[in-house]
Amino acid sequence: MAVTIRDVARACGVHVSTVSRTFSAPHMVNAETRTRVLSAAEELGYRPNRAARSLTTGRTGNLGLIVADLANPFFPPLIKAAQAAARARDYHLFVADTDEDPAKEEELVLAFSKQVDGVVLCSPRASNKALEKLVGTIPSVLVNRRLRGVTTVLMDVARGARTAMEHLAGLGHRRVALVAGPAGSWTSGEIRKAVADVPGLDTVVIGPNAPTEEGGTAVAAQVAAAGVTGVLAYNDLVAIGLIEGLDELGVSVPGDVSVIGIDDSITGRLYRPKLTTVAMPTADAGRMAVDLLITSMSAATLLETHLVVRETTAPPKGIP
Amino acid sequence: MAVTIRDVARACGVHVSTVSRTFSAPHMVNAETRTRVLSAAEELGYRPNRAARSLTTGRTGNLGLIVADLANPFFPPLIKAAQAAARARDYHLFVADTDEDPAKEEELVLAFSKQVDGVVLCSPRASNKALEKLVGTIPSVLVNRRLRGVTTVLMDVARGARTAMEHLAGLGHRRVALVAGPAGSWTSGEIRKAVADVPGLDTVVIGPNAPTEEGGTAVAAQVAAAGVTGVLAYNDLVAIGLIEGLDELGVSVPGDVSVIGIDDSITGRLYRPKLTTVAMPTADAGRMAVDLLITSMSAATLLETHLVVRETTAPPKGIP
DNA sequence: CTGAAAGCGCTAACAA
DNA sequence: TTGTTAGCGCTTTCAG
Repeated sequence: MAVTIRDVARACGVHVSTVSRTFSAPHMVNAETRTRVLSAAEELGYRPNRAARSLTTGRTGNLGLIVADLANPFFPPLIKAAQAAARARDYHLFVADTDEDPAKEEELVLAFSKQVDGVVLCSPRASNKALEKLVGTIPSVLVNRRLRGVTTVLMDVARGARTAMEHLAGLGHRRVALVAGPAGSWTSGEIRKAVADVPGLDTVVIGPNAPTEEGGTAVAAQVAAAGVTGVLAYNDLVAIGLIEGLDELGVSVPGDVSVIGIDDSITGRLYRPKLTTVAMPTADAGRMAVDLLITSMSAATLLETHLVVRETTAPPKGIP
Repeated sequence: MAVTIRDVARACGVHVSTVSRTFSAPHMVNAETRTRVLSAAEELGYRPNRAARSLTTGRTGNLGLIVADLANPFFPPLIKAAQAAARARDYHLFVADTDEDPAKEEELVLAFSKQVDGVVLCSPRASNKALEKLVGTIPSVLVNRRLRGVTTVLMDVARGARTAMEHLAGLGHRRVALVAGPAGSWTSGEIRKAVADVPGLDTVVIGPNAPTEEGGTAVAAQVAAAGVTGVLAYNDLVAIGLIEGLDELGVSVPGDVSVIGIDDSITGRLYRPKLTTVAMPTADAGRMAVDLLITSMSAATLLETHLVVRETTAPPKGIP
């Protein structure tokens, strides 16, 4: 059995409450006693049991962060920023991955419940109803998902998507495709709405699709057959998968068709040709989500996005 | 306050222990009583408090996984496999990131302590002494790090690195470089030793370096000046950073110099030219680490690696 | 400033 | 099969 507060108390002839106080309210204990307790604790290798502490205080000092897919390069910067923000306020952040499965989402929130003081749900896929139930059980903030009465950090992907389409239009494209994301995704919905009526652009929607490289590759033929010269993809991964698929079909990017991703992930930045993409403020979102959670502030924040033009977009063929 | 076992007990006129049993040992309670308890619990929205439970049982049902850098594409497949393995045995896995900082490593283990039943430490950077202290406080398994008496999952990177160098030699290269990884890394040490004496190859070691894209870019000039025609990099990220840096310098890959990465990460797979690399059994490692942790088996496992030849390696210039 | 005592939510003997 | 009774390790009144 590990060494407990009682062992320390015994070791320096003092009562447990005094030991407890030396750790949770040091100023309330005599300086000399404090050093004695501290050194005894040190010597015995005493570590406060946070689970036990949380039982009385109701606080755990932990936060949870739930993402759909750790392997999606969109998330790591968000997670790292969230982690830094949590640390800065003396919290620990535990991360879990739902594998894009709404059921696991629920399960994980339940698992976190009582072991964390709050949870950040990133791009949750659950239905509104299920989500409502979840956020009722524990302080939560949502990232890229809107829900009545729940603190939210949103990225202005609508504007970014629109700018991306306008970029295409400006290049001379007339008929373009939107390769949409998964059905439950707020982001995908926003994008759809935002690009529905860009002046001068005829937009065909393809999807829903998995938010992965495979999702993009899978629709390459469909895109090639759609008679479009430009594409906005749900995210960088989908864009890259699409480019790979197009390549197999002998369609070159940006020679034959221009492709724009969304996220500005490291993967897109390193890809060749370097991916034109909509930069998402992921780090800001991670930081803000944690800050809002800790300060229990209720707010709806909209973070800006911007277009990063790189090498996968060009004027349509035939237009110099 | 949340609804407790006591509320449920009161609600259906039964004692707390009965409610407790309904959840932890359902077969020990009358079928009819059980349904009554269950429906009352459901209705009240009762959720067992796992922290409280762990206080008496000594078990939490959670595992911790600590990685150096979530943003390194090496880790996500490992994490996902670990997560799946944990789920399969009815555990939850919480992930944390140390930002390559040994001090945070220690802090995180302590934070996990008592909130998880064991932890998987992936490529820890701590000193042997610090690590020894850590693994003493909680059941642990190490991935890619060797420590006397501690359960370990290792990847045979030595063999992979050697094969990579032999591939270079076979292509006709004579003078090559190893762009090494960080100082505290077991993997980097293994690689260094493994490539020290490949027949027919003259190897210059450059490093230690950060295990990131920047780490690779930073030594591009040095590599270009080293008079080598082939390079083995510490990982895919370093390889890619190096290629980018070389490119800036007007050195083409694989035209002027061949580059091999290690990991076989998605990033390398998607890069152009497609990266020749040493595939690491990351998913296997994640799965095994969790299984070993749960079964409390003590073992040292060595997982195989293999070379994946793609497009960044070619014979040295002048050799057809 | 420190000790005594109650209790956080739950489980685990032990009885009944 | 169910109730009773102790705690798990810690914090937090309340006295002293």
